[in-house]
Amino acid sequence: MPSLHRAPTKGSLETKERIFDAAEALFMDQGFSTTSLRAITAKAKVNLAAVNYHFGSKEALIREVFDRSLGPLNGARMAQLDRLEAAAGGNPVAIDKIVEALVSPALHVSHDPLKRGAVFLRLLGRALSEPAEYMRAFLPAHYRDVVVRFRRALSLALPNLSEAELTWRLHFTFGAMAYSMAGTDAVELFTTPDDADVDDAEAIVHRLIPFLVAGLKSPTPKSRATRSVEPSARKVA
Amino acid sequence: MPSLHRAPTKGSLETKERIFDAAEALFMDQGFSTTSLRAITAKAKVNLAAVNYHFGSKEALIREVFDRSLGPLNGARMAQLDRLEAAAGGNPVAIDKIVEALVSPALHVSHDPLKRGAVFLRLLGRALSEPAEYMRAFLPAHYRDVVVRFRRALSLALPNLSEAELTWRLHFTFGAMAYSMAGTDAVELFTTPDDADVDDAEAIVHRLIPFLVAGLKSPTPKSRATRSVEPSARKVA
DNA sequence: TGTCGTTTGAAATGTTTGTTTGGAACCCAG
DNA sequence: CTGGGTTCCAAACAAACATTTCAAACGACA
Repeated sequence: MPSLHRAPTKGSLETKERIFDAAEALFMDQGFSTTSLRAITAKAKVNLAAVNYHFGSKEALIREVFDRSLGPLNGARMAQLDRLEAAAGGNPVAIDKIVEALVSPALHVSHDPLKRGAVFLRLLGRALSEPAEYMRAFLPAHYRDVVVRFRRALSLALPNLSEAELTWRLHFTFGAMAYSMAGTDAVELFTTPDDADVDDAEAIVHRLIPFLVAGLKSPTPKSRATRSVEPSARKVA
Repeated sequence: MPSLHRAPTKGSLETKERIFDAAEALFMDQGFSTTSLRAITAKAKVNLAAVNYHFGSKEALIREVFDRSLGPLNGARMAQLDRLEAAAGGNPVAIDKIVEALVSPALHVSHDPLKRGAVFLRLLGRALSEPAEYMRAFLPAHYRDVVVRFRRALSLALPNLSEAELTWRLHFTFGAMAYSMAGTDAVELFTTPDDADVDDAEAIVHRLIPFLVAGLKSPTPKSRATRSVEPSARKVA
């Protein structure tokens, strides 16, 4: 096992770091379960056993990679919301500012502002559809606080929205956000010959925010008599 | 190989159908690459070799399962849009009707109206994050026509929206839609003790449509001088 | 310099994957 | 009843997988 009282001596830090970077890259465009340790160690140019030595297991490696990415992201989100609430005194924060605090940090996470945020959220998209138990387990742990904080802020800014209504709109918001940044693959479906800036993170943000704000502020649908309209026999074939 | 000129004799149809159903169910909450043929045949209570006998390979099975689900869904979408356009004569169709034609069929696909549409779209979400080559290949084949048709309808209904702007809003729309129906796992993040109707497809539709319509109709963001505002040094930590 | 804890390397472990095989069981026409 | 086509089953296959083992190599400290 690695020592706890002594700093590593040789290139061990480089090795662990190389594993980390290679794993991160491969997880992003191959998924977690699908990426083999052999692929990781080959890309990192280290021995196969190095992963189990430095991280203990593949699962632990996944967890660490994921934590390191998600921690700073949600930290930035909350910090930005903190600033907004402090500036607003006790008053509700403007909705577009709240949404911006939620969306924009996702694109500035990690080192390079371009291409990185977009490519990282693919990681999150994959995490949501991973079969593994541990995946669905520690994802809520990271998001619980963020959701609570932003829900409260939006609830204040949109006082005439029921709690249930807000829940759904939050869900739609996260959906559009995750998908639009994660789906580098899927965008191709919608592209026409003209448009170009698929990778321009800044452009995405400034188009996504108005879309979401409008959705959040939209008038609540007429309550449909609290759902009594019979089980609604399917209308389409 | 199976005969082409003669109907199967014994329980072969039942077998193939059982494999089909088991595979569909398992793919939905485990993903494609992650679901083993052994798991499928065990659930279907058939022999392991039956898959390769009836379908040829695992890949072929995946393709067939996927096709059978996606075909009717997109067929229903286009049929509903057809009806709307016919009723409107040459005039633009109302936006909320267009969105409804896009969203609501997803919840009525296949046999049981409840729970099925939601659980199916998880399939699509997974397909988008599958590493396998063939997965990303035949997905656009199914969606190309749908996207073209709905894009044109929306373009007519929203004449003062640029093509690029429309592309992005379509993307956001599909994102919110896919995520909100696929994310049975992720919804738990946003739920508060009160709300209940997570599985009520009809309720989702009537909350999602106004959200999307508002987003689509939202005023275009001020053009930011065709993006000249310097590379925008990241604002958040 | 010699020793000890730390890190690496190559090989082997046992499990799980998709696919193939050869024979038994079955149905229906001749 | 017999033969040919069809379906099923138990077993085996090779390949890929995560993980373990053990000896060699290394750096720091006495």
